[in-house]
Amino acid sequence: MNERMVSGLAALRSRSRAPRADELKGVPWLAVLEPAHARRVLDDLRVVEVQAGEVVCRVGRAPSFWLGVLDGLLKMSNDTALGIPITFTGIPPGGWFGEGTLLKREPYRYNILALRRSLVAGLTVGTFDWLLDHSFAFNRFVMLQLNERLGQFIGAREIDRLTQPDQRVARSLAALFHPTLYPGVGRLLRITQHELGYLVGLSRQRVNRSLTTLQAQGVIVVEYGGVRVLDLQRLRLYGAQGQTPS
DNA sequence: TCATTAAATTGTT
DNA sequence: AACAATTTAATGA
Repeated sequence: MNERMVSGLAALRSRSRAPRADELKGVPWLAVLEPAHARRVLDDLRVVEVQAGEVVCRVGRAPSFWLGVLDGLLKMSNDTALGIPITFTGIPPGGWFGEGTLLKREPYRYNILALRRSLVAGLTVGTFDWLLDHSFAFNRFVMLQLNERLGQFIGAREIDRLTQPDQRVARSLAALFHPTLYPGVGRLLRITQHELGYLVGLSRQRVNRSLTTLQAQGVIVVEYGGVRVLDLQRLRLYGAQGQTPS
């Protein structure tokens, strides 16, 4: 409803800038590269600030960037033309996405929009391919990421079937705290209860109740504008068989 | 640095 | 959807 004429990808071409040194610390795979490879990346990497509600990439567009979240929060959905949104996934800081479509040279299969003002980084497809051809470390990173994401999507389908709000909130939160996919999150996830409700598909009020419940059980701590995880394992397994909600 | 104000977020109905 | 309470961010002295 609040879409711009300029998509985020076009914005990455037009109003992007080079990343600052402190922003590069939010690029987890940069540290694994050899100096020569990293230099080429630094030459290519661009960042752009997107506003809340702005579309970063849209289904059907030809992929031209590998994209990462340096700050903020994005929402990925694969809602089809039939109007049935199947899977929602939040992408917090440290998350990189789009490698699947880049590898297959297919159009994007997802809509990505910013839930809040965010800083998005982009690596051009040419440099992405070049890294795959030249860096074992980069290949390992991408392979690991694809594997982890596969597990997360399977988990997302289970979340869709869960009926208990507390379970849905717990699992969705746990997915956002994924240390490999989203290393930028750490133990404190910056997300409002409104945003979480939008991701999980619940009202803000219901999310608030679930968060209160989870906090009472010592799994998380609810903070202003964020959630701190105390026990990621229990958050992941919340409501599963054999789990005693103490 | 501190006080004031506006805006955002939370907790509740 | 609406309300009050709380927290943060911004502003200026």
